[in-house]
Amino acid sequence: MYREFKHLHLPSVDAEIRQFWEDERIFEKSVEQRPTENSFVFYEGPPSANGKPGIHHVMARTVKDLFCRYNTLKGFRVDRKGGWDTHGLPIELQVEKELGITKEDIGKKVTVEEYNQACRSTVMRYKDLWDDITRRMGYWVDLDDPYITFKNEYIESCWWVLQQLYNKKTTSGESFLYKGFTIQPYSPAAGTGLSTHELNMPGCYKEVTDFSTVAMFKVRREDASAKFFDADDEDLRILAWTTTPWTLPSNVALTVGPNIEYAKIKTVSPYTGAHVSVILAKDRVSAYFNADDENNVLSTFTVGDKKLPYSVAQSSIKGSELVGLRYEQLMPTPAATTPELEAKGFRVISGDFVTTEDGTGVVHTAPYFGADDFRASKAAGIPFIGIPNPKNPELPFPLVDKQGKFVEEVPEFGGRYVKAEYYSKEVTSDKEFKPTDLLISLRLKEDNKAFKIEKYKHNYPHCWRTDKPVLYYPLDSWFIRASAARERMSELNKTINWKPASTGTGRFGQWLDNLQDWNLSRSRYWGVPLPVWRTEDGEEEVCIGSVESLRSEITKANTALGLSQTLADDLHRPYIDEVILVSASGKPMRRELDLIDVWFDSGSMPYAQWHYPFENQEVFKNNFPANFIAEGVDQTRGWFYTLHAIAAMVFDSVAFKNVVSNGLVLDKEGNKMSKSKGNVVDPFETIAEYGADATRWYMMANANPWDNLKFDTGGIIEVRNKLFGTLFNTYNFFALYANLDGFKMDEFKVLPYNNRTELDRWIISKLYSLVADYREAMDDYDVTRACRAIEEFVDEHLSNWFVRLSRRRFWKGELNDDKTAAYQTLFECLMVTSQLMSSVAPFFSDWLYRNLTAPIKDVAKAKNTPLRHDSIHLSDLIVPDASKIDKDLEKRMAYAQRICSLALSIRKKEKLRVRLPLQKILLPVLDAAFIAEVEGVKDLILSEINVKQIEYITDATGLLKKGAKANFKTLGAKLGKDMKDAAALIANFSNSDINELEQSGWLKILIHGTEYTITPEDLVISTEDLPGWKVASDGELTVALDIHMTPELLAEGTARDLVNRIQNIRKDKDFNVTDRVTVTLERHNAILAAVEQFHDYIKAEVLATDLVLADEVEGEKVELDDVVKVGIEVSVN
RNA sequence: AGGGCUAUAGCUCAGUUGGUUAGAGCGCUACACUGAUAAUGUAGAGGUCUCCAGUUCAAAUCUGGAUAGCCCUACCA
Repeated sequence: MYREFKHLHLPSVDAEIRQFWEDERIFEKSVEQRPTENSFVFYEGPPSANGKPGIHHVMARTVKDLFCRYNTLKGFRVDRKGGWDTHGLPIELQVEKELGITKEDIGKKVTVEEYNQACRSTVMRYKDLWDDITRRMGYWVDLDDPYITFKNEYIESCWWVLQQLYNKKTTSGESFLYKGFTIQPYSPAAGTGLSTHELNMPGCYKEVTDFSTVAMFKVRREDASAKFFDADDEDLRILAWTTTPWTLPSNVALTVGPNIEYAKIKTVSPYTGAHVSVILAKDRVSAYFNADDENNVLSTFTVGDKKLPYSVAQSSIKGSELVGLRYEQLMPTPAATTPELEAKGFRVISGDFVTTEDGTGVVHTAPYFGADDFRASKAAGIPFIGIPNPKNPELPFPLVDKQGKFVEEVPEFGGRYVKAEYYSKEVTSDKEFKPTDLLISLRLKEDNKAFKIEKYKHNYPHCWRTDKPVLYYPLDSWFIRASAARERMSELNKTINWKPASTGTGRFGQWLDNLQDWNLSRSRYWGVPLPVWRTEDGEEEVCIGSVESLRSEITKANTALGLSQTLADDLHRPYIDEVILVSASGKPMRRELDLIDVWFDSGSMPYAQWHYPFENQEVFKNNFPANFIAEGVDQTRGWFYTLHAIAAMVFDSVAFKNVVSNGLVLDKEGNKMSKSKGNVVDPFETIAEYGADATRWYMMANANPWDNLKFDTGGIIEVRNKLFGTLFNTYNFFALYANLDGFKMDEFKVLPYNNRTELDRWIISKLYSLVADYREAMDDYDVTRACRAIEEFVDEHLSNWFVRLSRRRFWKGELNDDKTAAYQTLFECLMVTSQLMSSVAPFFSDWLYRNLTAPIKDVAKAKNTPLRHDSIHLSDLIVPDASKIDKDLEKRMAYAQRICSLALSIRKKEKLRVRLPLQKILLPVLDAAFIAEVEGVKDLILSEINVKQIEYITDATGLLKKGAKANFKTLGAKLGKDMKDAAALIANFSNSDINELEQSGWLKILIHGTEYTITPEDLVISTEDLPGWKVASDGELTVALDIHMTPELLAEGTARDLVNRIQNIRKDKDFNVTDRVTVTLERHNAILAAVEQFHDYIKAEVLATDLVLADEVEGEKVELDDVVKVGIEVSVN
């Protein structure tokens, strides 16, 4: 017996199947049964278990899961090792919050040991919740043996990868892992550098008002600059704008755009009235001068005047001409001045980042305090400015210290905080208080070095913890020389199949094209320690690539330095920091205190998850690179990048061949989900309410996964009702009648398709067309297309055409061949559908499969047939079978559907109910094949629309009125401008015009004096009307309905009405479908003819043994139509 | 600020290489149909395809620009 159900409750289906999977180890079996050498490699991007899973995780993991399942069905072995991301700032921040400490307290209030212990116990806090959601959503991933990034083995593999990079050299002999410094966001108030992540925390970028200053840099008169001077004593200045006047003492260069045009303007200094000539970008002149004042006499100016008289002295100086000009240092700090700086610095250099959107088109350049400045001056070979560093003359100490104060050596401003915000409130609330930026500006003004001082509003980053502005400051860092592999990475990227493609070419591709070195250092505590040990002078260093070599280095050091160190069980800080190694020359070496970027952890997972190369070399070989990965699009610069970068640099390979980046899950209105807005969707609740499958299906089918999803439970309900509800009903229908007939699928007695009806062969053809479409879409990682194809098949074709039209076959008569064919056809459709949908809807599909196969499972197992598998997820994906696809048949059926639809619309218009039979429909013949095609599906049409016969109308009858429309595609090319008029002409063609064209094969038309020859292909001809008939048309097909009524037809209609009413009564009274009944009808004039002529028909339809007429009937009166009410009584025998 | 993505009916989305009257589902209205249905059928209402300009005989579709939303990257002085 097939199981029958009252209602569909998807969460119960989930529970039943989940239990079955766990009891029978279905996931494990699905992997193990496939051969290791035929692997489809999937990498799990590790989630962090220190936060609760959200609905967006269901989205991302559905994408991962379904392609893994799909490829399992295709016969691949898809090992799915789970993983946990356990390091990183979010974890540290959470711990700090819970311990009530800040980073500064680490090592003071709590030891590093305690701190890291706290991190370790926090990272897996929500593991149980994660495991639970994983099971509930049906995400198959190996959670028993996941990789965990804090484990020693994992760290060791990371070290190995780092050592590979350390040992790898560029063509110019530079290591891929190096120590340098960069200009990084730094919070003097917190005393710490800030990560990009911290800078991107909400609210970090704030609109602030700073003093902006246009400073005047005095050009030296030399041979090179002579051409810009009109006179020897001319005071020539370059104008440069800054929003950070505190960086002016650190100025070493001015950057101009090589292709920007500059102008030299003769004017006066607004604050002193002194005559000066200034150079600035031509496009910016109007920002500082008013055209009305041009050529006014300079001597008319008095200080305080708003209007600046000026005249243009030179108007098209290319930026490149200015390069090399030397100028006098603006604000000298004698202690920082060196001969080298004097020789090489204080020059105009060139930079392509310069724009003329604001400022003067000249960028004041202070390399220690700006990333662009740093790059530009480095490229120009300009030394840094600062207090001499005896250890490293090339890297003097900045003029601003780590507290954010000018060093004492800076004249006038030494000891002052550079930003007002760094002072305490008491200081700043003093009325006399002036921010340093303002004081500097005033100083410049007084010294005739300022051109304009004003307030300026802009976005500036702030430290999330102290809320004070961030400085850009030179900090030591370890880098991976990613820029050296830029081209190779870009090349490899082109071989990756990105979904959507634009992420690969755009977002990711452009990122690669502008790749900078990867700053690896993090001044944190809980993470993978950088395995580099250095001597104090930095002269010697070693990069450790394995625990074993670390051990032997320790032994070496113990001997050389007389120590007795052992390696702790934990490779984290603080233990690792205590390890002292010995250099080749016998000096002690200490570990560089940095941790590495957590993204390096996760980017190393292809190797580290297997503890490669220390173990599992074979396994790794079979599992690299990945065939498929998937994560949110926000990972583009994160995991996608680090995977790619490491694989490219260390293995000269891609890390993944196909990648799906899914979009965000937003709330119903399109807002980002956030706790503060209270619009977060709880995945547990959603799945408990609607089931995992409906949720998963909705997320995949509603929109492409890479688009953002506006999450609306209404959409899940729609999926549940339309897809799962329909499929459930179809199954239930099958089970109900199969049980009544005692039908069981028999794989050894499958009726040949040739012997089945047109309708059977049609749905089989549709089914195998679906198989082909589905596989094509899935192979292209286009799950949305695949889902929509299934939806259409189930709803449109299977349920609302095949089953609807086949109902009689199932409940009429004995189990004969036709009935068996109907069962087998429906069975096959359900079976294949179950398999196709199993990737996205793993629970329901398995439930359906198991219900369908339960009655024959023992036989199937004994005889080893395709249905022997306990689970759909253990089966082999159905292969496309072109022999089962009959496109002509599909076309015929499409005709039938359209003809029925048109006929029904006429009935509707004429208020002729479908139970009332009509004599005939008339069909104008479209082409030679048309009659044969329609004849093939004639019976279906006649029964569906309850009409006795079809009559074909050809031209010869003269009844047709034809219409013609221009075929714009073919005619447009020929006619060009005359197209519009031609279309109008053709629309007015008469029957005879059209007939002439059809018969002779061509016709001449004249438009604006030009004659064109048109052929039948240039027209779309349709039959528009059959004058005198009730007609409906969809543009191509036309249907006319004969609505003449005869007594016979009326009686038959009434008989069918009676059958319907009696069936309703049966249903109301909850009779079994097989119950035999006695029917008593009230003797009423309206039904006499029907009962007389269709006595047997009625009896057969309603399973009545007796049908009698009586004057009085006990049952209630039933409405037959608006007027007639008849008493009907139905009783079980 | 830069880069990327998106913009089509009240809602969620289709719309192939430019080509006839821009489609579907949901929702709404009315009427049917039902011996599987949480269904279904028919009809109706609902669109300046975000805006502007250009290319073209012809633009939702191609080009340029603008606007809005989102993501990423950001001290562009």
